[in-house]
Amino acid sequence: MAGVTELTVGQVAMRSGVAVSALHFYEARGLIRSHRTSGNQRRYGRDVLRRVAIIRIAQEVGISLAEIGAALESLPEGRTPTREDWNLLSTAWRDQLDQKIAQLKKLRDGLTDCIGCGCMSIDKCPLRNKEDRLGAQGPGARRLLVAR
Amino acid sequence: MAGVTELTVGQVAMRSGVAVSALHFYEARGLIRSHRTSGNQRRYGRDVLRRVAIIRIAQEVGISLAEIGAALESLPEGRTPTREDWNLLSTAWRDQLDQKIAQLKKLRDGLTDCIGCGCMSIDKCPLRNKEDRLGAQGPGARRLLVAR
DNA sequence: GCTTGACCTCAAGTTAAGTTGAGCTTGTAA
DNA sequence: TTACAAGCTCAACTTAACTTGAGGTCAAGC
Repeated sequence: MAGVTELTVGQVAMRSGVAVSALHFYEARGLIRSHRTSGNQRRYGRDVLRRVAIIRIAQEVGISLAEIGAALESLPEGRTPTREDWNLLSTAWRDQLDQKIAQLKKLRDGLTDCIGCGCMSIDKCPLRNKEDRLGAQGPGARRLLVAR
Repeated sequence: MAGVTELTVGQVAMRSGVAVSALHFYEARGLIRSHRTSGNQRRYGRDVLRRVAIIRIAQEVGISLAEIGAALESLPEGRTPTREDWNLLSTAWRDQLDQKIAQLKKLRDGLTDCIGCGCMSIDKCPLRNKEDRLGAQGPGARRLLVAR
């Protein structure tokens, strides 16, 4: 069994509820780190559980792995993050959350209004109009992770 | 140019802010309909603009095309939807919106609490716990990880 | 009547976030 | 010491929601 302080990938998977393959994936993306045993097996410090928890939480809210990765870079590599470190992170995400909530509310209220006015007419509908920016960028899927 | 009542795919694209390819795609998925000219080109009734608007709005909220398609089936094929028709649809989605908003709020508040308590400790964090996927195992390891 | 831009179809590519599988190595319990 | 669960790597597959491209047709202005 692994030492007292270190976790195998399977243990992390079990404790975090994340598949081993996903952990490999996160590591490849630089979201978590591990060191290797002489036999090339991964070993994790216990702080990886925090990181993984953060990753899943953020994802649930619809933050992409790329953004999460960027945010996690603000956390110190070597030492255990202090309260200040977390504070920074949490605050940033709380703002994002607030934004998302506000957006959803706007949509919901717009929808309600639309029922009231019986509209959904293209040019006047408030929902429609706030949509200006939509046709924007790039190929491929864009909306996969929106707050499942 | 197309007649007064009919729109070409390009016109729909321009007016809805959705790419032509996306319109083709929606049609293939059964989300919108068109009929064809003698020269096999698509022509749309004006109500397609409403449908597309609905589709985009719903997507922004994180409803999948599959779900949208299902919902749109409740709309009448032939006639212009009545207020009642829209009402049904809107109400269903408003509920979804309310749910999503509630979820986000929960997360935000959890995050705020975590800042307050400086935790993010695996076993006690409300965010973590509400996620409910606790690794059921490793009694020894568990005690270690509580660490703080 | 010709040219040019909008259309058409169908196949293949793209992105995110992983999963699955093959083939091979480690580690540990009996 | 041996069986076999757990790990490892790397490549290929998956799903959603589109986009891009190739190869060919249609329509409208000059």
